[in-house]
Amino acid sequence: MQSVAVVATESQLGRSENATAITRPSLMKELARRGVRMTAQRRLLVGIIQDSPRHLDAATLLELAKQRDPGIDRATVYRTIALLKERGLIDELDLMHIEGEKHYYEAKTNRDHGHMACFRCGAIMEYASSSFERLKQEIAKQSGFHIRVVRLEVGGFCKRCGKAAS
Amino acid sequence: MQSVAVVATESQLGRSENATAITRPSLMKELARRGVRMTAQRRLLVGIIQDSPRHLDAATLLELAKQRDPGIDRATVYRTIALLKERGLIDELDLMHIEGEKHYYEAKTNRDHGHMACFRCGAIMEYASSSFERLKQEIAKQSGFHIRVVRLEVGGFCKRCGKAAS
DNA sequence: ATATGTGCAAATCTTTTGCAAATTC
DNA sequence: GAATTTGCAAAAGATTTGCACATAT
Repeated sequence: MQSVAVVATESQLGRSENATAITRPSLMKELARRGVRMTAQRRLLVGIIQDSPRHLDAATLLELAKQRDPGIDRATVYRTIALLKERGLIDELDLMHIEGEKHYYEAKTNRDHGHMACFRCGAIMEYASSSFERLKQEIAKQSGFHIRVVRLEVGGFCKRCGKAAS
Repeated sequence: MQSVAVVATESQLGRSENATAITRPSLMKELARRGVRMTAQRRLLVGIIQDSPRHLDAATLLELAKQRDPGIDRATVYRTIALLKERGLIDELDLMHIEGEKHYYEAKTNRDHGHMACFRCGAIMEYASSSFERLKQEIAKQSGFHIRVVRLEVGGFCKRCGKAAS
């Protein structure tokens, strides 16, 4: 196993050891490049998503947005999420539904990565590695599938909580 | 890339070529072994899940169950799904939300596998391979995470529909 | 006999939609 | 100024819950 991996907790994003760090290219620039009409609301929401150290669900995003624009509406949040998802600028996660049926969002990163969610303490870790990249290539090659989005989610127990698990 | 993979469409489950086929051990036996109280409703629902060639969502499962027991209730379906999920006897999938926000369920298989969902024709394919197994081991080893469940979902375009995609 | 599971109906939670007014280019 | 986006309010879709009755062991 000579593969190099990046493991990061939510608060350590980008400050990882071994390999290429996981980074999040500017959503704003990407939207501009594509000539997407920008409103005050979109700028606000996109900014929050871009800067958030945590993965946000729609309700939390709305909450945070309201702190700066109390008038902003749920519908706008959902419509903006839909816009970003359609354009492939954000990824959607369930984080193993560790807390309700929400969906979580994060700005698309420079490299695909999986998420590990600890059932006990709720910690979320990201995992990127060359093995993951190879698996994707293998899938594409062997099945002739043209991959657009990949979601890898792992549920279990983190190192610290792992005493109890298998 | 010397890895051997199993690729199967929904209707071909288990009839795959290269490697160890994907099989679904008996849920009923597993429940008996664990001393789970069995009711007529549970037997019915578990039987349907076990035998279904497709991945079922709660509404469809209810629909199918009603054909044999018109009195069966939604709540029972959800409670049974919760039971099976808690015990780790079924896996939950989103299939890239290719059709609404439903969750889909399938009896736990002998080997973990990912799902590819075609955005155009809606085909669902399963993918198991030794690379996938290796990736899991690598994740566990490098991060000290104790894996309980893994979900790999891929969205894109299948071979036939792939003309349009990247 | 007792604990457990079920059906029913209402509640909850998340996401979507129609429409008139506001905003962007 | 024309096309697009927003807020509002209501609707829709998925899942959960309290409770009285039924069932499994």
